[in-house]
Amino acid sequence: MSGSSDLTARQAIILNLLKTLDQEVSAQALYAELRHQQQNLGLATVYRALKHLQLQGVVQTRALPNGETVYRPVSEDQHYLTCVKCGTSVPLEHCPVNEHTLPQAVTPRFKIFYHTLEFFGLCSPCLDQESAV
Amino acid sequence: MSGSSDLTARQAIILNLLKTLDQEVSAQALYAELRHQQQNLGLATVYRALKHLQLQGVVQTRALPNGETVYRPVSEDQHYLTCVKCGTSVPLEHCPVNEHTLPQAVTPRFKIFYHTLEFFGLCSPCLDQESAV
DNA sequence: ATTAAAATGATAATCATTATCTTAAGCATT
DNA sequence: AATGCTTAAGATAATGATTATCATTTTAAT
Repeated sequence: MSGSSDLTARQAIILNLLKTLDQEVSAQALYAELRHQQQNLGLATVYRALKHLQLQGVVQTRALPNGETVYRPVSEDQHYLTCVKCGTSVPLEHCPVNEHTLPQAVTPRFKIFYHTLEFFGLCSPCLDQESAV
Repeated sequence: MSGSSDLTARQAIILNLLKTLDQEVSAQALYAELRHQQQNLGLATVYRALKHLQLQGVVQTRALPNGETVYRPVSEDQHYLTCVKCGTSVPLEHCPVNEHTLPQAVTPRFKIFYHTLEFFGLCSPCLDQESAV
């Protein structure tokens, strides 16, 4: 029940689109998808809406190794294994963080919206490449 | 042990500099610091060395909300609270992730070098700003 | 309606990171 | 210590995501 109140029409469009997609997407991809749907929002508007939705606590982000930022609705924990070589991310089945032992106690004056937990290393194909040298 | 073997002279310089600093730094900042020390490495070399050190598993990175990536030696868990409004990061005292319950079991074919755990939300000053509207 | 404030579009500017291409080391083998 | 070969390093241009700017439109309140 976080405040997704007072969204503008475009902000609502973007939030809804994010909710229908069931994967994290970049701002550029959202922009392209909207355009593809004949809803021609400006690129700047997409970025601004995403920023605003973040401040409301309804959208969360993750930075990919390639410099892109991807967005998705704040929801159940979803975390990743990311390869430092090829940049591929694969989702984890379960969040290994024990929710109960986490936030409030540690953080008196900080309102937590979400957390990211990510493991970095070498994925299977990249491991093979390494040893095959 | 993780292989920091066969580093070139410049790669070693950069790794050592990272070790002496006791905070995460951006590639640009490293470049500036080296130049300040009369060690004029090329900017591309800094980036290449950091990439190489990542592949060795001796350096880890974290992406800041402003698009910068910061680097530090792989070491004890150090995690952050990051404000989605102003981008400020403050380190956590302890890592709330239980090491033992984590990696190996979940990840048969993935060599984990390190993990990042980050909480996003509003920091104290930004919370005040919000309510002061 | 009228006006003030906020949102939007279009596009230029920013800036970290990569790619490219040339030169310089490193290193084994004669 | 010369020869060739592979990798590293330097300099700089190119890329590309994100932000800033500014003019225009929408929204909401009076």
